[in-house]
Amino acid sequence: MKSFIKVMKALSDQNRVKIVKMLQHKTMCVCELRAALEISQPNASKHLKILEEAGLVGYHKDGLWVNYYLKDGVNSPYVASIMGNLKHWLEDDPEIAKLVGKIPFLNREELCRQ
Amino acid sequence: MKSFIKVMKALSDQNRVKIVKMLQHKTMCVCELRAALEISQPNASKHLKILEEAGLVGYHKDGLWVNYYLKDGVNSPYVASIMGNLKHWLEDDPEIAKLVGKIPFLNREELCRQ
DNA sequence: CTACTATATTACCTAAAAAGCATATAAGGG
DNA sequence: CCCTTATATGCTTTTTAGGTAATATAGTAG
Repeated sequence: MKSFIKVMKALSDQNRVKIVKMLQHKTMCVCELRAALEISQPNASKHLKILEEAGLVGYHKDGLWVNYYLKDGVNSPYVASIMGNLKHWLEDDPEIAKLVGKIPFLNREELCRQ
Repeated sequence: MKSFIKVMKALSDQNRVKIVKMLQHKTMCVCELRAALEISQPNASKHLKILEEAGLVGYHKDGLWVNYYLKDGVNSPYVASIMGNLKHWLEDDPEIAKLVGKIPFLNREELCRQ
């Protein structure tokens, strides 16, 4: 039951749901995510950690950047199912749509001079 | 997004998940649920209200008793999908199995003399 | 009406989660 | 080595959630 509740908790926060919805479009680094969400860098890092511990996201390091991506949930039926559903869920949400619209204009090199 | 998060929050608590799993077997009143979970009556009422507001359960009054049942989620894709999955999820969880095993022995008339 | 009982609500306390700020770590370039 | 930069971690404050006890409500019986 613990792992199920971890997934539910991870998705009980607006910013974390937004992160998931953005990562559906593109692998993104912390500074891109924090810029899009307009939250602080430590705050973004913490949310990503919670998502990671729930098995929803993973990351690859690329020099100084840490690129986060969505996991498919091969090792968790909860993750697999919810992530599958989340591909179409919330597509019409205005806040999500606005964020997703921003993605093409996020420029990592520009954004990350904090 | 709010209704999605409400569903996730409702399922982010052990006792509420247990209530859902018990209601899969039988419509139950508050005193049966609180006895099975070994929690206080107001606590059980509160959890049921959160589940109800998320659209996961409904109730019918029967005299003094209030019988709670699971909703199928016809008005919410999130509820419909998660409730469908929860029919098989957590079936092997030891805590859930123990609770479900108790259900046949819960006697409303006996239990409710608080 | 009164008395009783199952449930709901309220107020309060504690514990957990979220956010902010400062600092540490890790990776790269000089 | 030092300096810079992207990210992570710690610590503190604020907010939110869970629990309990007392009380209120609603339904039933007499």
